[in-house]
Amino acid sequence: MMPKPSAKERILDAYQDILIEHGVGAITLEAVAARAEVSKGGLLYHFGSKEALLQGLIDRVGHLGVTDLETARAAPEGVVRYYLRSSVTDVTQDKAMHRTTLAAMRLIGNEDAVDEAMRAYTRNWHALLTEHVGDPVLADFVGVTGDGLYLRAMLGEDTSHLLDDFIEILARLGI
Amino acid sequence: MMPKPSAKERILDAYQDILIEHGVGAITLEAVAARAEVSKGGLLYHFGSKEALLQGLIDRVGHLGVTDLETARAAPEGVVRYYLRSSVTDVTQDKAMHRTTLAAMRLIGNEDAVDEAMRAYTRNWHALLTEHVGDPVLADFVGVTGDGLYLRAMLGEDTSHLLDDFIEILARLGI
DNA sequence: GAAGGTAAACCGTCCGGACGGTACAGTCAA
DNA sequence: TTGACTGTACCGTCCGGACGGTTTACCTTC
Repeated sequence: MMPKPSAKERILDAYQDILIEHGVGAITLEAVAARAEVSKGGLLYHFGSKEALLQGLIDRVGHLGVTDLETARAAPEGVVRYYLRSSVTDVTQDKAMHRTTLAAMRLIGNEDAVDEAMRAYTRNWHALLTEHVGDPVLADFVGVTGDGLYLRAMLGEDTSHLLDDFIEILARLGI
Repeated sequence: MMPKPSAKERILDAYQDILIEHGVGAITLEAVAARAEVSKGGLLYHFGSKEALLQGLIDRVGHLGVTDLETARAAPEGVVRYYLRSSVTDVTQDKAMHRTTLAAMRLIGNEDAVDEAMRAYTRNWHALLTEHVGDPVLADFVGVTGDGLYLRAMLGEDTSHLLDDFIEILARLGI
């Protein structure tokens, strides 16, 4: 049994869930509070404003992003495969970073801070991918492929069936 | 000199512009009307509700999408190159379809109708790409690459410098 | 170990402002 | 005269945020 996460985590989870399932338009303090099973007052105790809630998500992107890169670096399957695998959505996809990224993407264009956080995320991946494929242009290519898979995920598609084929195609390029 | 477009077109343009520059949160009837240099009453004369405005954008995605595919089919540079070129954003990018797509992407996850319109768009491209590269999996690969470029564009990046390199990489795959 | 204190965690209500939409009277070019 | 608007005034609803409680957990001090 997973212990019930702290209220603060639950609130952030709820924020993400609503973003992914219903989009920015559905984000209200009350909706988030209800989903997190906390009162509106309780929510505002942890996050003093809607803006603070957003900042909470950005921070989470930052923290999870760092640990995700560390995991990737040590992944036995290899950095590229790890990258693509974490970019696809399948029916049972509930990896923390994947959901957080998906949620953050729903906010692209609404808040400059989110855009910047996502750009930082892609920059970090680009650096790591460059290390592992040798060439910065190829690294961009792989990076963009992963981004494309994320965009498909945003559209609600299950992209897991493409994973192995894509890896095989990249192998043909010597990656 | 470009003649001033009709009010209805200007309203839709304004809707797109605000979406691209400031995101969904900035979309209000008054903001769109002001940008289109039309009164709020005038806006509601053409689009009876905010929902109708959204539908107007979806219709535009549909119409432009059809003509875009036709143009692609006849493009001397080839379908794949045309596809990738229309996926990148450069400083002077003002192609109608590109801006419309970028605007629509800002609405992904908020309205099912938008998601469906975008999925239809990617499906149509997939069919055309399959015709031209021979293999549906490779077509998916090219399609996803273009989507990735669009995601970068959403983040405000200029992706035009990647175009030639990406085309060269795809050429190595026999595309 | 009971009583008292305190601070963090949380609840429920209320208010003001913003926004979508309505209504309508007037303007003006074709 | 009709269609394409402008401008203003207005209504109802929703939402962010403030605020004043209340409960719980954990000390102290007698």
